[in-house]
Amino acid sequence: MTPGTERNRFFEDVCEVVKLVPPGRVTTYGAIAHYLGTKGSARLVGWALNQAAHRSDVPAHRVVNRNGLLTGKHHFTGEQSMEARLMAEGVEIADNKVVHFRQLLWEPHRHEEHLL
DNA sequence: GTTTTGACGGCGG
DNA sequence: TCCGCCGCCAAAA
Repeated sequence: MTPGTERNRFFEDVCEVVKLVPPGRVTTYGAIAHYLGTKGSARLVGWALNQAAHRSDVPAHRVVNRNGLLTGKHHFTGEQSMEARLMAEGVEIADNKVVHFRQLLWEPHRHEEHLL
């Protein structure tokens, strides 16, 4: 049993939040960081996702940056690119960014009351 | 042990 | 609106 190190906790928390993102919607690194209470550490979310890159149960392709850009697409080495995965869910992609990003954005903190 | 890098974001100019 | 700097924290060099 791995010791309950906080970094591991953070890693797991990020995975859990990403799992909550509905298909066809996207969220951002910053939104996740904010939801976890580590507001200024959006980079750590990227770090955690990188660790989870090979976990099929974590839809990491639904996480984009604050501009809706697919900044992490280079890390999806699988057969299906990040772009393809999003398009398969009905998310429109143009010029490496999510079309109608503002509409498709799903923010954890905005749904926490709904979840609770 | 120190320095650089990175799937980011906010703020100032 | 576009550009650059700074802060954030962990991992890799």
